[in-house]
Amino acid sequence: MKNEILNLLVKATEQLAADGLLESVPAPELIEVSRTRDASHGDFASNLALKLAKLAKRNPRELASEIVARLPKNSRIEKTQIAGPGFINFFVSKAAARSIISTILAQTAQFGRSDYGAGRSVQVEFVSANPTGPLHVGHGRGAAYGAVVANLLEAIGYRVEREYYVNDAGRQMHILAVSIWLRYLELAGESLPFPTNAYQGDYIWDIGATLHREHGDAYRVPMTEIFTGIPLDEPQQGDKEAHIDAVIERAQTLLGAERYRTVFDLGLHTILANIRQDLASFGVEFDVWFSERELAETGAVERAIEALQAAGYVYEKSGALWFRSTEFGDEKDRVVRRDNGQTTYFASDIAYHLNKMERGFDTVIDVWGADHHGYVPRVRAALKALYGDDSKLNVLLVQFANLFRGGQKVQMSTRSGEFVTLRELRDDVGRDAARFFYVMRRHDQHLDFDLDLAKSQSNDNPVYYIQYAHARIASVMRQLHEKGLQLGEGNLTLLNDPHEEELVTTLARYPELLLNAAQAEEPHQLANYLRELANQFHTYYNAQQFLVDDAALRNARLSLCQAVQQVIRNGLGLLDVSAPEHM
RNA sequence: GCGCCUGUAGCUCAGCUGGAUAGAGCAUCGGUCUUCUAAACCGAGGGUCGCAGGUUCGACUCCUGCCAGGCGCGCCA
Repeated sequence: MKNEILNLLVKATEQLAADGLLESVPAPELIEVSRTRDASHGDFASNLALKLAKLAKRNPRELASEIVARLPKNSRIEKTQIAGPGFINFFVSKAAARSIISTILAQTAQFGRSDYGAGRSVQVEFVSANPTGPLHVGHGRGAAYGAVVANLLEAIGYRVEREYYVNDAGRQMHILAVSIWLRYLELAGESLPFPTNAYQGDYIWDIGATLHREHGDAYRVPMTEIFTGIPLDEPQQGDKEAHIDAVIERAQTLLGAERYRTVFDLGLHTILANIRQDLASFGVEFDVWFSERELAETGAVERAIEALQAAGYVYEKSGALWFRSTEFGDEKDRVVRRDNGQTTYFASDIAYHLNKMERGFDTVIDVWGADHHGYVPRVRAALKALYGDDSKLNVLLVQFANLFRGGQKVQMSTRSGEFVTLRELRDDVGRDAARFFYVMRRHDQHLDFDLDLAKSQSNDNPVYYIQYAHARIASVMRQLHEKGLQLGEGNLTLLNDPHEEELVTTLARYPELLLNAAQAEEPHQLANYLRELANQFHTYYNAQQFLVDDAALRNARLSLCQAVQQVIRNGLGLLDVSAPEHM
């Protein structure tokens, strides 16, 4: 409908130019048509006359009437009107508006989808939490957001690949390995000072126990051999970073490459399996799990550094290798290889993003926690240096979620192990509520997650509110069948009460809404829309009886209900929230 | 100190990429179940859109400067 009106306006402007009222035909992109906010302004409005007034050297209202006079006839437009400073309002004919019901019932699950993306490929990388511990509620938001963005893009015709970047290399993973080993040693009977910087969570004990169960004392080393000659830890007025690094090095020496790798892999695989499980039961699936370690072991990281070097963007300073990222807009240069010879996380990320580009995606989306925002310029710098272009990269930052219970903020800290895991959240409030609450707000806004509200089975809870609308319609249909009746052909022209007209308009808006939400990467638009649709339905439900004796009217109303149900089901589906038949 | 984000009703947030009289939920107050699920509906009050300038036909939206909050400024990831 919107496009139809757009075409009418294009024709009108062409005629306008032909008649000499405009010097040239304005670019079609200049023409805007939008939904009106107020029904008295019709269904659609265009500000075209306001925009062209200056070019045409006429006042906007006068120009508007010239435009209207040149609009081609269209049976789906009932009338037009010039209003306010010079808006052209379009009133869609009721028959044209109602036809959306048949469209929805015919297209079912496809309704709202489009081919805007025309099969172009987009990769969405999200979550990508370090496999050093269970996912917590902060990761949950990125997971829910990323998953829905991917769904939305798919719905408007993109070919989407969902990817999880596994940080299975680097210092944090070594700290994990050592943490597990030390817990194992404690279980084996050694008594030792557990480093401040090691992972404290209970899950470390569990993995240590597995190691002990499967290998007995094969990994046991006397505690004195480990800690003798190691820099002091923090409680002894030492440096906790130097301490843990030395313990890692000692562990590698004492265990040897093979045994060390076994401990390392046990930790990695256990935690990764746990993460996959958590995500799967949260309704989040990935096409690719991309390993950082593999990137390093296949030499991609080295090659990336060499490429930077060959291009002349690398220099050496105080033993380290630096990438001259300031040349591409970063605020300072960045180290890619430390003075101890290890490549940095950033070096891996350069190789990783280069790899993404080489895989040929048309667009690459990174969903990151907002605390990483300072990291964006350096990744862009690397792409500009090595790929010559960073325009395919789109970084979306997700702010943290604060949990509230009983009106109090729940305090969390990862390192100390005092965090609420994603699994606990799901067990607490349920998957549907968790998924919905996570995407209810803009991604770049802090989210106050009210646990009590998410759990409450009350009218305050927006998830249930929407689901209830869906279940209510299912219930009405059950009632119909209990009366021995079937849904038949209705007379849609009987749908002329204001509630029905309002619902029809809202339903017709769904495809536009979806396109908008997807393009803007804003799932909250869909969440808000569904709430509005549910609200209008509940109002309608209270105002009108559906199961009336007049079959033509009954079937018309039930068709409308079915259309509403279909759209709710489609929308909730994109949010990965269930649409129950009973509640 | 520098950079990024945010500031809209008592609270939590929308505001369709610059449009017409700034909206919703919660909370508060008052109503609605002998009728398809009251997990619902109807009504009322509640606003200097942080402050001050600027841009134009038109600003919550764009620009500048302040004020307040969050985050980031490692040879950590």
